[in-house]
Amino acid sequence: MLIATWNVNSIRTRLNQVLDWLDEVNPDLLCIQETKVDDPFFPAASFEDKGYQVRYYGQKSYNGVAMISRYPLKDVRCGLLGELPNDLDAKLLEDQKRVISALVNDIRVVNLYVPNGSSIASDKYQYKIQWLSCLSRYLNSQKLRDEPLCVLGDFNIAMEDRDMHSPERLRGGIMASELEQEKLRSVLQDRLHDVFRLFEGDTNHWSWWDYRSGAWDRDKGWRIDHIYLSSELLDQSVSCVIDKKMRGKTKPSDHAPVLVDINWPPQEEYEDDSFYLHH
DNA sequence: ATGTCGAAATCGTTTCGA
Repeated sequence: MLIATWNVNSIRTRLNQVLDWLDEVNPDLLCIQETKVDDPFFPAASFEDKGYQVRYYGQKSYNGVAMISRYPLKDVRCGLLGELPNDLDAKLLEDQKRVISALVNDIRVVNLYVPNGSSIASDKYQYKIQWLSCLSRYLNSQKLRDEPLCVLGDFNIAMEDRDMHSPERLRGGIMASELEQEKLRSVLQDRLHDVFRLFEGDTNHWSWWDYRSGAWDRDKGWRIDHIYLSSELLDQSVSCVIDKKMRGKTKPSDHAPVLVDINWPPQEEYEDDSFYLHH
């Protein structure tokens, strides 16, 4: 099963690029962020015409998430449901459309657009921190606890020095502060694992390059788009790659897609060496 | 050098968010 995440930075602006990419890669599930479109205007038919199911949770101008799937999208949930911390009211939380989740091929997939936070001194940073607390409670809620779990999206957080281009300069700033990293670790606990790091230990693998400052041309990027898997899915993972070439297209999103291939449901052949010898 | 995008409103230029 091939699962992808991609912050497309406006689905209407990026529509043809996304459709071409689906034809090329043929993922079973594509989770997108920053759709920037109200639900009535989401270009669903373009995906349905290709045989995909689509569910979306969006708003105009900002935020917005969607799931595009070859499998039925079951038990779809929008927003951060469940128990909320005392210091953040539900309306503030649900004003920003950042979460959509579904049961896909018996995997609970949670598609996230984590707040950027702007800068450490900003009120938006406080919102980001509180939002991550809400996410912890959401993922700990009983209903999501017993299913194979895939939490993916644009996290707007680099977890380690090797996930940013100039750690000595960027460490401690927005997307790289101790508190953000600690909050995300607390979301993940021992249950969720960054599948990209199962296959690649080196730095210089980025998923986001700022439009500004010639970041792409100078390869000054960050790895802030992540795919986290529970252990039964991690054990069956075959590969995880960043499709960097999409950032080099004309009029690109500032993010590249990230893909994971999982042997799911598990099949013996994948683990049997003789399978490869004879095929 | 907060250097570029995308979207919306204040509309054909400025603002906000990232």
